[in-house]
Amino acid sequence: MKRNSRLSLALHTLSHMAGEPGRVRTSADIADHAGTNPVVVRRVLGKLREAGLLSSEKGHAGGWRLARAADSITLADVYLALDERLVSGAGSNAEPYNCSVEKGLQTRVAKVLDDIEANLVERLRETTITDVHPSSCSYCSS
Amino acid sequence: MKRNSRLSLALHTLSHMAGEPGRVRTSADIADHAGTNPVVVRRVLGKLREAGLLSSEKGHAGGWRLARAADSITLADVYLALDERLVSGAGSNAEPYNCSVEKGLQTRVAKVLDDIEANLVERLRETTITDVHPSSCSYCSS
DNA sequence: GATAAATGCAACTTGTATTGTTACGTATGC
DNA sequence: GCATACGTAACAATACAAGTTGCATTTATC
Repeated sequence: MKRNSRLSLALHTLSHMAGEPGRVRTSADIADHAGTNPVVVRRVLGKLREAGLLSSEKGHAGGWRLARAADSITLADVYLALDERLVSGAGSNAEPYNCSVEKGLQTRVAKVLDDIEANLVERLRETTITDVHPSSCSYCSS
Repeated sequence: MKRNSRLSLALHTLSHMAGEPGRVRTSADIADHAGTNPVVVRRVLGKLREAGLLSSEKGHAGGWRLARAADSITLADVYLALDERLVSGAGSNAEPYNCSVEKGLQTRVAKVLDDIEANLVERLRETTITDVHPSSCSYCSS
């Protein structure tokens, strides 16, 4: 698996859960399906749980399930839950060059990037998990 | 230096050049000022040259200079020149899960991300190097 | 022409962040 | 009590960007 697959894993799992909201899934099941490791799944889904998108239960019949209706969960919720910061911070790599150009540049560029980031979240907010879940889902109809 | 500092380095250098458009700078000078390596500078600026933003000259009195007016170079030009793809491809980590959910999900999410990416570029296009160059630049007035 | 200074480029090393793995503690239901 | 599942910490493996070195090539100057 390559880099930054957290968003991918999260959306995929949520999409599956949207199909069968009641069903409880173990991190082992999810990991097996996604071709990764249960611990990795728990790490990622743990973030979603902190954000109130999922709930988890320990013990014998434990596992993961949606904590909210799929159509109330937007891509922005997932994005923010994972602490993804695609745009902002892209050019903010500390190490101020200590030159006169730097201050104005940093400020102005940061402003533009923050603005874009906000717009990105706005747009992500327009799409829900239900929206990205295929209507003709054989997994659900089965 | 941390990750993805290419955009930062590119903008910083362009901003400096905007102050003295005629001056030729060597990769050594630029690297020294930016606290990095000449080869790294040539790598990044090479991308900008491919995009027609900078020109470079080999040989004894060679170096780098702006190939276009600073106020005609937008942040989008720089972003695209560097092959940055902040949004699109964020969740596109190959390895199709080979399940029914995947196809629709991939398609729909990709569509949303591509849309956002396009908007990002649109916004970057509204700001030029001149815009981010501080008006009170001691480097220029000296 | 010889020399010095610059880019162009390839190969390698280093550093860092993400992912993958192992191990173990804790909680829960049977 | 035991099996099963999450929670978490510690560590290893991996991927990728940045940094480094070396050398060929180009160009101005002597």
